[in-house]
Amino acid sequence: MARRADHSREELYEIAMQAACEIVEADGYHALTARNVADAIGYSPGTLYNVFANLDDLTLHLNGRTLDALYDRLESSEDLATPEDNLGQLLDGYLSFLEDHRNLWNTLFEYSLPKGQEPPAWYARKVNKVLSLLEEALSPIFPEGNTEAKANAARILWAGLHGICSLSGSGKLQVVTTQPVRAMAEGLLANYVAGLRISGTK
Amino acid sequence: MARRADHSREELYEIAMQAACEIVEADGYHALTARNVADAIGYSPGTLYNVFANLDDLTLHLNGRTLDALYDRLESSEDLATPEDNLGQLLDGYLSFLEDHRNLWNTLFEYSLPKGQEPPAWYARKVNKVLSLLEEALSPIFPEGNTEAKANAARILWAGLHGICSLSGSGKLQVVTTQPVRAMAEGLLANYVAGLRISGTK
DNA sequence: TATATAAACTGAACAGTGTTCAATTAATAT
DNA sequence: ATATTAATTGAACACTGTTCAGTTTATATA
Repeated sequence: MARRADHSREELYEIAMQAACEIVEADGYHALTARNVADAIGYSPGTLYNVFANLDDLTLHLNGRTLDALYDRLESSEDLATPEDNLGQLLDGYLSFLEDHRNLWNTLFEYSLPKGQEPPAWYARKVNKVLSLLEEALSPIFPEGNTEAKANAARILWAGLHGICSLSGSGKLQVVTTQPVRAMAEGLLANYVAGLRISGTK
Repeated sequence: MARRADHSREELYEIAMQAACEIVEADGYHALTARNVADAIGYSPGTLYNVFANLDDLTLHLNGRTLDALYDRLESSEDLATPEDNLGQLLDGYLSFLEDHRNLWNTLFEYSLPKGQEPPAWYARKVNKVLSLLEEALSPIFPEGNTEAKANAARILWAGLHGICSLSGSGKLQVVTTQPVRAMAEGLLANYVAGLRISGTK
């Protein structure tokens, strides 16, 4: 059988992403195979390759959606009085997203592009969009205009928190500590920001 | 052909680890396959399964060696005046190890045990041994006896630095910043420790 | 020394992976 | 009614980890 046209290319993209999402949520990144997705949407593996360049491409698109969802969750934060409060709120949102979507979040980082390849611009834009929320929260700590220092601090903090979350997610933290992720993340956040406040932010 | 006895089981373990190490150093974790290792040592895949339970087991042992090598590198640090100096020296050692053994270091984290499984005690011991160097360097900041706070801080700092190094190693940092890894790591270290100094360490 | 036992090793096999592509089918344009 | 074009399939390729019956050889026993 061929030329079914049950779905347009756009619909095919949509249901494939949906299926990919469900597969990952249910069984994790390792279960995200071409045949699994194809089975789930009732098409053959080959059809996926009309819509996506390859599985890497599909994964990248899935991760794009996860970043969108993460942004939406974080963006709904209220504007509080101090940077510390705002950052704490962002952290709450981040950790609760992580709890709700462990497997999707893990896929965000377990997957990396083949060596040497860079992600497309639209992907970098989504990451930067999430980071901009962190920059905003850090903003009051830095003097007006020092956008570079602010951007750098946001990325350092993000990477640091990522370390805690990813080691925890892969079970590597449990081996060396009984501290809960939240406590560690709060510890890093509080002390790093305290350090920023007294050090070279001018 | 069978029953060659060219090598004892210990020798087999040794040359397999050697081969695994070279394969990873040369081509990365993804090249660490049973057949690649078997070919490299001139045995069939099946033989590997007499020495190791499975590829996971082999990888875990390889990672154990990497941890040993990392410890040896860090342990050779001198004892300087301030925690800041000692921590800086550890960071230097860590980053230079990372540069010299990118692929081995990546394997340390790209690989995780199947969900639910815990690494054996000897593995946890090796990780804790590396962490003890960090604890030692942080020691003067904490009041005598507060070993738990010290241990916690060491693990938070380690996880944070790990985030920076792993995002960098997988090419994910380059997407959002031009900061060198070293600058980011130093930024995190300096501010986190500064924060520790003024906050609740008593 | 001849024979039985046990251990080491192989290589084919199984079920899975990503990916390609000739062949088929159906919608569309002529 | 016919030719063209595009969508879809499914078999095939080269790879993966892992198992295990069968072969070979070293060692222990008689």
